[in-house]
Amino acid sequence: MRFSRVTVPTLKEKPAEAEISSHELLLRAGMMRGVAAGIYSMLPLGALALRRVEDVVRREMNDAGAVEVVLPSLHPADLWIESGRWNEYGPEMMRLSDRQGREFCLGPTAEELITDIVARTAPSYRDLPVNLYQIQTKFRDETRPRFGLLRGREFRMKDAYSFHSDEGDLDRTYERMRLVYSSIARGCSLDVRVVEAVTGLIGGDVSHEFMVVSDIGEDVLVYCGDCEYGANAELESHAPGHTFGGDESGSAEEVHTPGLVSVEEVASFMGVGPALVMKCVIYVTAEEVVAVFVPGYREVSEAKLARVLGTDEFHPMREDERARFPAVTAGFTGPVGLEGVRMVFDREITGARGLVCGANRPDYHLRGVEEGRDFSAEPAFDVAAVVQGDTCVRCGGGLEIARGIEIGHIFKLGVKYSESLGANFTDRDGKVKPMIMGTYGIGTSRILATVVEQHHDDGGIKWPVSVAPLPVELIVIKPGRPEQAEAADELTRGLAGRGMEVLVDDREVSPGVKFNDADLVGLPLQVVVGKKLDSDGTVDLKTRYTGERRAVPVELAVEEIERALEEAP
RNA sequence: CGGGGUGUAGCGCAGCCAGGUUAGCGCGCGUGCUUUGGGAGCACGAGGUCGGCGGUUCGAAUCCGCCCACCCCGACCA
Repeated sequence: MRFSRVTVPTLKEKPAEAEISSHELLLRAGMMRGVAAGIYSMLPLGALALRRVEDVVRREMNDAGAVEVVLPSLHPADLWIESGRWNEYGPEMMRLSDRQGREFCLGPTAEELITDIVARTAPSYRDLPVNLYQIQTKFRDETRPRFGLLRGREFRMKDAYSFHSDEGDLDRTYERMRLVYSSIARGCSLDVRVVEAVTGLIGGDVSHEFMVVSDIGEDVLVYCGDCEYGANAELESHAPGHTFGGDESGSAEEVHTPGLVSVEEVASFMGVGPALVMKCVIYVTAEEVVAVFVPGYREVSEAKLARVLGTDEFHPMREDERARFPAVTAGFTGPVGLEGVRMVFDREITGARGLVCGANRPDYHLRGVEEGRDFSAEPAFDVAAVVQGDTCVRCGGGLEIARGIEIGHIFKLGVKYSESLGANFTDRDGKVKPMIMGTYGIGTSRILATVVEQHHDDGGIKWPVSVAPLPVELIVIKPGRPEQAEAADELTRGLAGRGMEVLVDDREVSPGVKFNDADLVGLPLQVVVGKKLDSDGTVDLKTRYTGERRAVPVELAVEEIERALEEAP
């Protein structure tokens, strides 16, 4: 592959639209181009890199006994109506209709299609399990596409679906997929953490996400430093601390706290820490007002609250809604004597004494409040977000909090789709039962971006060998000189003979341009054919990852390159 | 959807507030000469619906209105 003949439009300057490294570098290295918000064209080198990632995925899936299929991107509406997700998915789904007015969508995922296919085979327990997967372009009309390939509206994903005759069999495949996903991440040189996750629109009871820890990650995850526990912060459960509350007091007393609303203001006015102040956040749902109480040093977790309330249709009370709910005293709401409002307490409040909270009267707080005496926190829930220093529910170890990029997500679906779509099998006992399903997604274009995010420096990308678009870039300093051109040709042939394809920079530009572009594009190994060829018959060999560079005799170059590639990350 | 920002040559930007000749700069691109191991120099040159539509004005990149696109924060989502 010759640089001069391949479209690799490298950019010297950072494109204005790029905010994070992977976005910037994929654009600057001439690997992709933006087309519209969240939609990208992959140029030759980007397309190769994406293919490498997908090859890793394909190999691992095949090894695990899954079988590849190719499904359409265009799905008829009726399947989605049958499963109930035509409405559930909402504006996130790209919809369109054909010339007859029949409705379709561009598939955001493929449970409906695949379940329908398997259902039509009317299998018996003898035919199960099956595990089918595809690597396809998916469409989700994200409310806010961003970060280049990390959150696009059109993106590449491998999705697999397994069908079982009993739970135990699903469990086995699920475990297998869990291992496969970790191994895919390793194969792409990504450190991944497996965390418990919420199932969202896909449904099911149990799910795990595969997270790459990164500051630019859009998720927050929690994991234990001492045991295997890990969870998305939306689901996380920390051990309740015993740090909330203070000493016993004779009785609660009112304190004048003019204009003091925030926990910090009230705490410092009272001369106490936030561990004594009970925070109250007012939410409004379609039916009611909910006062949520958490310790002053915590935030309400809206994801947890959604599970307590059984709906995610709520929002913090807005200024303009205050008039409708006179019982709520903005900034001074407390649980003592509060009427006409649903109260939700965090479990850390149970048994707490000596608390400071709103007095349900403007400009007044109460102090010395005691749960059980002055108000009841029954029933209490886990509705507070984790904070640094919380301990693990499993082993009591210290919890770590980090941001993460979700590269994969696996679900035990159960019978959600097989029931709604009539995907049944005949069991050993002759009875017809719904198949038990699992679904396993991994974002290949997102992995590509994540790899760049994790493997780069100021000069550009540092592709790990396993997913590099090509293994070697051959820089010919003066392609016009016959000796150099011939040596380059010979090296290219020699490497091709051993299965190593080469990007040859044969452009008539100054050496600095080629060196910089080579670092930017970031192929694992650079071979420089230049003046040393004339002077002492050597070429330079540079490992992009380490920056290490050495001269090797040209006749040994092919073996040396092969060896260096085996050693490179 | 709420808030903020930006649209001027392939890319990065200035000009706009205080309207006024052929709309500039850097990079990139073309030609020629010189250069050639870490983004070369000189000379000449090509390249623009100033996001779109409408308005104000003798005159609009510049002022006003509407629309569109892109980016950021949030809400949302997986």
